[in-house]
Amino acid sequence: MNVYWIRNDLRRIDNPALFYACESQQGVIAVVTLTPKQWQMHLESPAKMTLWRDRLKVLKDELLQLNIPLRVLLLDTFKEVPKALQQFVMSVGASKLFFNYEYPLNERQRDQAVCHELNAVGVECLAFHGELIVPPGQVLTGQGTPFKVFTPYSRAWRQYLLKHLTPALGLPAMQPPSSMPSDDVPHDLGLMLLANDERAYDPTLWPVTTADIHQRLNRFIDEREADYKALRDFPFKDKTSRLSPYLVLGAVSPRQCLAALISHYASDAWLDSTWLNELIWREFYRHMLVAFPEQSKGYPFRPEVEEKIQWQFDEKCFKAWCQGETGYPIVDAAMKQLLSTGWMHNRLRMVVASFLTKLLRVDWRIGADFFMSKLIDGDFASNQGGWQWSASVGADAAPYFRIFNPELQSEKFDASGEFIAFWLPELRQLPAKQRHTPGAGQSLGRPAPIVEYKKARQATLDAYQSHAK
DNA sequence: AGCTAGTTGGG
DNA sequence: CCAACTAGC
Repeated sequence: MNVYWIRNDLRRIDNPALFYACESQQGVIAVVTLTPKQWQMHLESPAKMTLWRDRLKVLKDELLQLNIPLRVLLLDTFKEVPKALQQFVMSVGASKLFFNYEYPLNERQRDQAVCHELNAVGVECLAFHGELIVPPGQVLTGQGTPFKVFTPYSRAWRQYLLKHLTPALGLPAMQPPSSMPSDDVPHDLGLMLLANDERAYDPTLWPVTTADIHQRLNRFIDEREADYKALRDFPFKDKTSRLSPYLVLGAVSPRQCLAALISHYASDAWLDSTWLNELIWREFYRHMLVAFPEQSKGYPFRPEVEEKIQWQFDEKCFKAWCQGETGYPIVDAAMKQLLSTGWMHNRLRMVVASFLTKLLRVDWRIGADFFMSKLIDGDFASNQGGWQWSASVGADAAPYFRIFNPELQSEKFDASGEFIAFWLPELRQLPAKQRHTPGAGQSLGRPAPIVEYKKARQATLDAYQSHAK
């Protein structure tokens, strides 16, 4: 008997831990550990947690079709997981525990403690790299050190992939019939904050069935990937894949994404895909997290850049940013999209992050925390990486003098003003060209700008420059 | 994965 | 007046 420990890998296809747990066909039990207090400490958003819950329910049914029952252990934090899993594995008389790696530090320490605890009672732990295409530590410079710059990393990543391309795993083997009953997935996941949240996301935007998710991937590849490079930056065109929440939950694997991409191209042209580059960014940030674990403790990749910066914190300004009331229409529209849907277009994530870190000069960690608490696709590695990039303190980050001008970004990427008008309907009655102006629509109830761009930009250049030399 | 200010050259 | 280009932040 084997135990498969479910975490952020809510899929049957191309799930190595599940696949290999099922291989011997001696019977598998799936177990999930609910750690609501830990999730709260990690600022997991209600949208993401309820999506995870609903997807877990789907997986439960799919596992039952393979004669794999699901058991639920309701705990508080990661701390209780090792003992609880030890007890559980012993109570069902299993000899092996299978799981897919997670890379943030807390998760890795939890997993080490679990293996330690289980090995002590003679249970073997088998872990797999199911949420990466290339396992961490495999893409290295000629000196054998981790890359710190994305472009050479991505070249080496592609080279590695060409030599080590492994196909996605299929459906796991059917298990012998089991008499063990499945547990119900608690609707509130033990999270008091979810008690009133039937669903903290819009199910029409984020379906959870496997067929719907696969269709989203395949339709993106068939209909949109070719234009991704040209059109992805325009928020109102909605030409991105919208797969991020599913990658975060593990409802789809990056290798499945890659397989779909490759099969769509007749030649090696897929290697130059801009969308593939985005998947490689995802791998880059995970690999960085493993190579430099201090990042999990809130340290930036380049602390020396940050050392002398005086972060500002003006409660009113920060609140205005959080609520989409900065007076900069594109920033406010983006934040309204986040608050309303749990998702924000990537171009706009850069715009609002630049606004917070470079114009309000607020500590990037505060922005990262706010994003995690709202995003349906909140992902520790990518979120830390992205915010460090914006604040110019990350690996291969934007140079300190790269500061987005919200008005210009707005004119470039929402030229028709439709995105702004959708999320700030007051501004619809203004001609498109006037919707980008800071302070637009003050007579229609929109706020005055909370900062003056030119001044704030200069102040930030001074602050970063004071120690750049 | 930017922006600004300054220059040049054409209308 | 503008577009195109560039250095430097």
